[in-house]
Amino acid sequence: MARRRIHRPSEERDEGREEPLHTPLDRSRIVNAALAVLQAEGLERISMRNIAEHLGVKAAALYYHVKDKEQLLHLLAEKIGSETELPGEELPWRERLSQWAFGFRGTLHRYRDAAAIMGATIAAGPSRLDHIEFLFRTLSEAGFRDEHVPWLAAMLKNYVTGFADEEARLADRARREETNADGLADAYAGKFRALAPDRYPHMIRLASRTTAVEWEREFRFGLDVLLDGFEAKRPVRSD
Amino acid sequence: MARRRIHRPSEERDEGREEPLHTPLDRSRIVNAALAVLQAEGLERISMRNIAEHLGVKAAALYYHVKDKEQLLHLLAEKIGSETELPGEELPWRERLSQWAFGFRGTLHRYRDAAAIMGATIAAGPSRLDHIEFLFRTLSEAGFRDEHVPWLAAMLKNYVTGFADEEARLADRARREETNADGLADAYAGKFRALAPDRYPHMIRLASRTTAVEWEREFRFGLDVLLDGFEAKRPVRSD
DNA sequence: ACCTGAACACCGTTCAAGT
DNA sequence: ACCTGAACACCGTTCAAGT
Repeated sequence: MARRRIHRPSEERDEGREEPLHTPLDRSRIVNAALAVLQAEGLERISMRNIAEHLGVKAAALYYHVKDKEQLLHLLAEKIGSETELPGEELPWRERLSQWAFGFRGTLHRYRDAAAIMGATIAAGPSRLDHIEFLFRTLSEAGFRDEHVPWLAAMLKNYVTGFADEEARLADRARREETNADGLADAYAGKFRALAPDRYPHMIRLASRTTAVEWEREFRFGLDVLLDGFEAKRPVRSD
Repeated sequence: MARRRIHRPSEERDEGREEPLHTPLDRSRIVNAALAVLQAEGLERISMRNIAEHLGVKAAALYYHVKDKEQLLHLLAEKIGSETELPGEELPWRERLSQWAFGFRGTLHRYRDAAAIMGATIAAGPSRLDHIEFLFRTLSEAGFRDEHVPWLAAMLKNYVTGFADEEARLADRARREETNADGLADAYAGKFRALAPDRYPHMIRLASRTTAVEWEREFRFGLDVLLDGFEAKRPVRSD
């Protein structure tokens, strides 16, 4: 049946020249393959079998390098998280948090379904801990009470991932229904307007605004709302 | 092998007396069974095969009543969403939104992993649309600009589901590791304190506050922060 | 040390066939 | 009309066995 694979030192095929020749498996190669699968096929196609196939290996082989799928997802999240640059220390706290939010959202945007992966795993690796430390430090130095710092940090983090998650879901939907964002918006607007006018008057009135996709403006607005709320909880300081 | 099932009008077993006798399958029975599985075994155990088994039926039978698993999840979300009572019209807007948030969180708390299901499906059924209409109406009557109403509504909804989702994840973790919330908190606090002190000083200092689970106070605080932020965007009005 | 073969216990979904 | 049997194309994971 399946031809026996020879452990040859000679080359075999020239396609797929990005990997040296037959690099032996290791964690980072697996994570990279998983990342490639994520980008090309989406989260639900991330399976041990599929990743293994991309590496020219059987699924069982992965278990020699990785404990289980959950650990692999954590490694993935850690790798993704490592690609956000943290803002410098010189800016005022609001600017710093704002820049962090935009930067983190940008990172989540670079990989398909990245927000879902972040949401499904908890921060444990160094890069994700760096993010938390950054938020804690910034909030502490801004003068917020110790008690409030972890809560505020969680709010900001959840705002960004929640927002990016919604963006990703819409993008997925558009892919599946083979249309673009505007096409989806039109479809929704149609549905909204077809609702019972006596039961959903405000939804109907606001239909076009609900379905229009102005992600940039909406994200900025929400961030502003959030940081205004932060500001209100900030004890008055001399500096 | 399997004994042929006779379509008998007579009774057969008295156990499971909650269902009349051999009620024929229909959508609502399927949804109820799914809800029971959700409660007892959690989201990852919601499978067509498992639900079918709980109904004494083969998985393929479900497809006569339901298009696919996604539709079933939407029906589930709709049913769960229908169990939140919307606050009355007489209260000031901040109170109304606050009550809605607490009520919705309470509903999400009643079913295991409910927040994840809400997050994975989009609102389409009447009960979930009622929630949106409620939020739109409340915000509109409070005087917020039309443009901002859908954005603010999404923020509040995402805050609540995000929060409930985190609560559920912690509860799940505690279940898997066979401990309670305090046990988990202690475990985390230990890990945090073991971090490199020069890299994560604030995380270490705030370790106990990060891991302590004061859900009620945290939820109320975050809600307050959010509504303060809303307030700041509210045009000044005479009334 | 590193990987495969084969198995186990699962999935969602379709469809001809039975009653 | 309503359900089953059987199949298809998948999953994650384990483990003895091969090199």
